[in-house]
Amino acid sequence: MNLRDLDYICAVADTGHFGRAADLCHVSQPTLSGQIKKLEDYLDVTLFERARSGAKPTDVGRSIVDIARTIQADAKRIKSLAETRKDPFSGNVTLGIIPTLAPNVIPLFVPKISAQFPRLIPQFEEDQTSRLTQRLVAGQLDFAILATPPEHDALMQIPLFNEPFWLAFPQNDPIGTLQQLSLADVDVDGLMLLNEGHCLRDQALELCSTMGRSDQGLKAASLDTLIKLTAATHAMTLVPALAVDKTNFKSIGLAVRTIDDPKAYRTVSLTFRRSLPRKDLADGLAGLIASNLPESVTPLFRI
Amino acid sequence: MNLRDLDYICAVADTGHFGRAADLCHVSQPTLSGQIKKLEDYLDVTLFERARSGAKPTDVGRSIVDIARTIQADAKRIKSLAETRKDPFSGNVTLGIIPTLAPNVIPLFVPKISAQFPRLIPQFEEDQTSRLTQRLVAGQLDFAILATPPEHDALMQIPLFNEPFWLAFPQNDPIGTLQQLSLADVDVDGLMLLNEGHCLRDQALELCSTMGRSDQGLKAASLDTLIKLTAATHAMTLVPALAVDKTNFKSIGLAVRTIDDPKAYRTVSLTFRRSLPRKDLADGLAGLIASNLPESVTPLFRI
DNA sequence: TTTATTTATAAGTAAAATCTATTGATTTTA
DNA sequence: TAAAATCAATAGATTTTACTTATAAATAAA
Repeated sequence: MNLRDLDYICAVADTGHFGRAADLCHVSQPTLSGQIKKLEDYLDVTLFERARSGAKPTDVGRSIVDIARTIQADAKRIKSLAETRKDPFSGNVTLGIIPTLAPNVIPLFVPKISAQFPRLIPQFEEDQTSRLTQRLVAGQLDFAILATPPEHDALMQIPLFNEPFWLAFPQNDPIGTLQQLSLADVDVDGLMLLNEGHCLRDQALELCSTMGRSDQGLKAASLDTLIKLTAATHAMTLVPALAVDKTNFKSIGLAVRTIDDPKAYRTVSLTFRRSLPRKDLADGLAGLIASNLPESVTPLFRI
Repeated sequence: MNLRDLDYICAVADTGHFGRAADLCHVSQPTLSGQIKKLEDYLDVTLFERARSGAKPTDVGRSIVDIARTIQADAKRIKSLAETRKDPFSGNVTLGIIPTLAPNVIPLFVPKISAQFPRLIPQFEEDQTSRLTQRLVAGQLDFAILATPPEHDALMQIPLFNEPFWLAFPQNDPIGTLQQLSLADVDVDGLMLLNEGHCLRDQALELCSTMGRSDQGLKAASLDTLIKLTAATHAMTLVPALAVDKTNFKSIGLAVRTIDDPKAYRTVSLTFRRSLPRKDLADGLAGLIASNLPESVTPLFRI
């Protein structure tokens, strides 16, 4: 059985005529007759009653033609679905974002998505780097916005921007009066940090070159908690630029300032499988995000 | 696009693996790969994301595989429908019967149909010969039980039985005392007849060799009316054997007797198009009817 | 009967699907 | 780190299938 054969029998049912059906299908009459005969042999059933006046479907023939029509309709649906979705900027796309970026990055570009990619249906997941990486590799996620290099050979990245770290400290702390602020000026052991698992924690520790510090202090489960806990305990912490909200910080007794150390930033990238077929979508998303960044970060992607 | 290609993509979606999918489809891996690639080219869409860990359907691919599965299911339905209906004794069959036979013939064999042909779904139509013939030729009817030879070259018949004519007359009429009854004994002009259109009328007239008789008397629209009208007007009429119900006739003042004239019968046949594919069903129906006849008629069909 | 119409058959040709063998890339194992 | 294994893609040859034109057979209409 063959989709073309189904065309043939539908055409015969429509025209009641082998010759006209052949015209309709743009084949010769013997071709159509032969294929229908073959189908009848395969099904071991007579589909049409042939008479001088034309061809009429038999009882079984009628039922089979009915099914054939629904198959044809479905085949057309496949074609038209492919037609509307061959555009890589359409359909579902799943995008994971790490928690220290999500609340500040998603609002930057999500409102623009529907304008630029109206047929795209994005779905967001917020999780820590390791789980997002795992889900990317497993194919359960199309993209992830991460602040670390890919931890898997199957993944590749498009760098989006460098996000500087700011130091948040009690408003009256003398560190606010320094002319220049280097990381060396910061009391590393007094820094408030996030829980294990957050890449921001590792980045802060690495910046301060104190990966092995004794770690028995308070730890925050989220960036929001981190900031409020820092304020409440009159401690200090490193805050990624996009999370800096001066007005809010001031109201809880925190001051912020940039760090003049040139390496005090993290690189945020769009991460995805090398094998992903929608590379154009990767570029498109990167461009969309990069072109909607505030001045506090350094864009790395040019459209 | 091809039904086989749809098998291939469903197999890949099921196994997540081109090689195993090829095994499942009993083709070589290059064949399956090539056909899927061709389908992707045709649809201008990537259906699967290939990686060493296996093949995962893309977003569009998933949607298309879903449709492909419904198409496969429908294709299977065609096959199984043909399987269950390749038996000619199954499915719908339309059977026309003339009004002077219907009420007496249908009850003879209909109760037996479901026992002998349990998958047959018969539908009956009662109409006069000309309309039934017309609908037979047009393919709107599969069979007709007629009492006349086919009036169309496209039709053929299986004779079922000879149905003698009986004379119905007033109980006290002297014709009842005759030793032998010939048609010549009957007062032709006094015979009660059916309306034009009923073959029974023509048969009666032809038997009496009086097709040209002046025709201004009463005419009955149905056999039932004919009998009752005959009784009420103390007239005579010819009644086909299957319609003779002596008890009933007696109660309305009519007597009946057979006619010794050897030609006083009509031949009832199963009529159908020469091109009808279900010739076996014709024989089956003829056999079913012929084997359930009362002794008042002469069977013509031997199974 | 002749003519026209319709489906079936025949023989040759073109297209396609398929196979085996191999390559290239990547992952696993030693 | 190198060798082996795995997996999909490619190449070339072969078989199968579908298609064409030409013609026959059957039947209805003139």
